Amino acid sequence: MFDNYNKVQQAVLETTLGLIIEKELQATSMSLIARKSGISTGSIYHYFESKEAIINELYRGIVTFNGHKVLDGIYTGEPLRTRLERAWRNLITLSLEYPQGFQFIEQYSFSPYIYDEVKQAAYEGGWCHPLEKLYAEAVEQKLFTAMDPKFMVQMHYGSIVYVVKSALNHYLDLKDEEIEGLIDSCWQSVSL
Amino acid sequence: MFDNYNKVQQAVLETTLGLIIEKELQATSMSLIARKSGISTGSIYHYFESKEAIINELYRGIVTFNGHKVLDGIYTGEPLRTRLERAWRNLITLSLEYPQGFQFIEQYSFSPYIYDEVKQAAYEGGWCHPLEKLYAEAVEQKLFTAMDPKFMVQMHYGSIVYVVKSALNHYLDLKDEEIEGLIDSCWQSVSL
DNA sequence: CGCCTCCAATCGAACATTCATTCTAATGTA
DNA sequence: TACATTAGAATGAATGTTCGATTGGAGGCG
Repeated sequence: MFDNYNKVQQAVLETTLGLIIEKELQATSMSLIARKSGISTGSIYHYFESKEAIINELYRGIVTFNGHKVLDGIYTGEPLRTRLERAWRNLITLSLEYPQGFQFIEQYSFSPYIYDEVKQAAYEGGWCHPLEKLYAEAVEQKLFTAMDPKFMVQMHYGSIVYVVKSALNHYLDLKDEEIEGLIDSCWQSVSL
Repeated sequence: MFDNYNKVQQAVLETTLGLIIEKELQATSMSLIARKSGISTGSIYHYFESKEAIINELYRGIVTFNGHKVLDGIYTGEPLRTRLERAWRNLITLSLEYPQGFQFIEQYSFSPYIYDEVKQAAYEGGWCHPLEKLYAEAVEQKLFTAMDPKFMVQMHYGSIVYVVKSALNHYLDLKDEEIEGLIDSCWQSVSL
């Protein structure tokens, strides 16, 4: 998941992610990160400026990773509907496959702990903006109602997030059949 | 918002809520809560067992409050559609009117800091379960597709949450027109 | 009323612990 | 030799919580 980083950084980022999901940011101390990752605090501080820097780097790394996964295969010559549904499916698959990254972004995308500049960069480099463009195309092609694409993306993203969350908490079952139903609902909700 | 509590408890809960939204749980220390609420740490510990207890009580209080607000006026003799749309509208209005409570539940409903028993009680005493029953009725009346009501509630809740979040972050405008569009989309997404 | 008693409520200094971070010494490596 | 990397003890600030002293006011009694 953190391919652009060296071994030490990878170990630290992965360990931190696991600890934060398991025990909260509050209970995730540097000494715990050090112990669990097998890297001494001295080394950690050699590669990261501070604890805040680790968390923000974690955020940046996950967003980049997710962006690539979601946008994979949506710039083909296929019909818009195929490509849009692929993006949604990518998002669902990704969230189920990397639940920790998904949960982390969920919990901290609105947290003051993440610098605004990092959030900004995440938005610009993530999948949100490209997807909005696809939605705008769909509106132009009279596939969708004349709604703000940003609005529609947030609506559909929210639907997916909550269904996936419920599935991760074992509150809902999310098998192929349900995934199809979810994607159909998204399409139907704004289709003309 | 915390009517069932005494003055001291109210001051502590309200101050804590404000601090957590503003600065994160991490940065919200007991001494800060004491200073900002004007209650000494001694008194706080006279009314609350621990910091964890405060946060969990906060959670419980907000969920109860929200439950009443959302379910207000949905047990009338009116058609199902009217009542369902009212519930959604209630939720949107509530979230915009009490953004701190909304954000708090959003951020911490999946956090390990909240005891499972409290989450459980929140679910049973909140608006989720009653709403699922309305959805089941709508399925029976052939208004909605034959989908798991739990599934649909989560889908629609997610849509609303993300649109409201975006509005609170000034990423989207959410005026009457948009609220109508959002509710229509929810309806359309699962209607037969 | 005036005085006293009593206990809940309030306070904030004190406490042990834990935290993020620094520092110096040791180690690997080229 | 020289320099980047690693280690983990040391540091001081900050944390959640406790505790003994103080206050306030309700109620009993002369």
